[in-house]
Amino acid sequence: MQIRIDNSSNRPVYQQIIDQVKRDIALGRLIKDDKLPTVRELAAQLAINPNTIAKAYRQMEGEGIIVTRPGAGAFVANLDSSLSRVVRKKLLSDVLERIAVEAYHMQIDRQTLLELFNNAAEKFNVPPRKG
Amino acid sequence: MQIRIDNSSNRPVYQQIIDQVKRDIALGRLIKDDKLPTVRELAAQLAINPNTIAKAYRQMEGEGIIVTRPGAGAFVANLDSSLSRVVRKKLLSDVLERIAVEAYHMQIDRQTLLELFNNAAEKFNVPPRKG
DNA sequence: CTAATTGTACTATGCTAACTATTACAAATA
DNA sequence: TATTTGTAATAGTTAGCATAGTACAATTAG
Repeated sequence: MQIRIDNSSNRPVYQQIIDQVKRDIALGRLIKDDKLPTVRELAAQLAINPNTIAKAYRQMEGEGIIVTRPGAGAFVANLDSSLSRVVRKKLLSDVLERIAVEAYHMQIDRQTLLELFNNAAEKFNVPPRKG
Repeated sequence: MQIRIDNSSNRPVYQQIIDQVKRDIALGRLIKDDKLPTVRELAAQLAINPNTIAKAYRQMEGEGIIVTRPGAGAFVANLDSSLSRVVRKKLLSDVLERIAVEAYHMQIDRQTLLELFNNAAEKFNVPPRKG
């Protein structure tokens, strides 16, 4: 579990932590029941306030990404979205449309955009392993 | 030029304005030299502070999306990104990868994601018209 | 030329999110 | 029993967003 914080990024630190945990899970580097670093451990390693780590863990717990138990630690949970499929597709569509607009203004043609999309999709095309 | 502000959104107002102008341009509803509403006009219509509109216009001018002239107004500019092609592709790749991760956690399979992508891409597949 | 319009600049204020610092507590572990 | 762990709560700082008001220079309309 290697996490890096980019202080020059305008993305909040707690969000960067969430991003990277979710990414590692999507990549298959983290699987169900894997233990995450403790709040204090990660706070010391990254030299940031424990509250910031706790905030990230709390939010991931809320999203069902991890399960936490005081005294034990934080662990990767089962893959199980609480949102309806319709809502999930709507959320993704909205972001994809915004990307299409950006691509237009960046003068990236559709074929090139499709290539970039395929590259990204392949990278995370990992079937969920069973713990 | 019809702009709508969603007050329940956590997206900043000035950003929502930028989103919609860029979207209208990408859709071909706004073309080069088209005049945008004046700062005060749009502020009155949306019942928000003129400074917020000015901020949106200033940023779009900085991105080369529009051209402004005091006394005249704000106009749609030529399509011309100041960033190198490599940088533009990198920017898009990063966002696309984040979406791929989200899709994984939302349990949206690759084929479904591809469909959503194609829908979004088609919508903005408009060849730039010449003014 | 004059007056109105337009984008911009500036200062000040209120609000919220993000982060830090510190202390304390309950559950799990050794 | 003592330590470790996630959580909660309070307080303070910083930055971004939005509002309010005033003023200025360039453009436009008369």
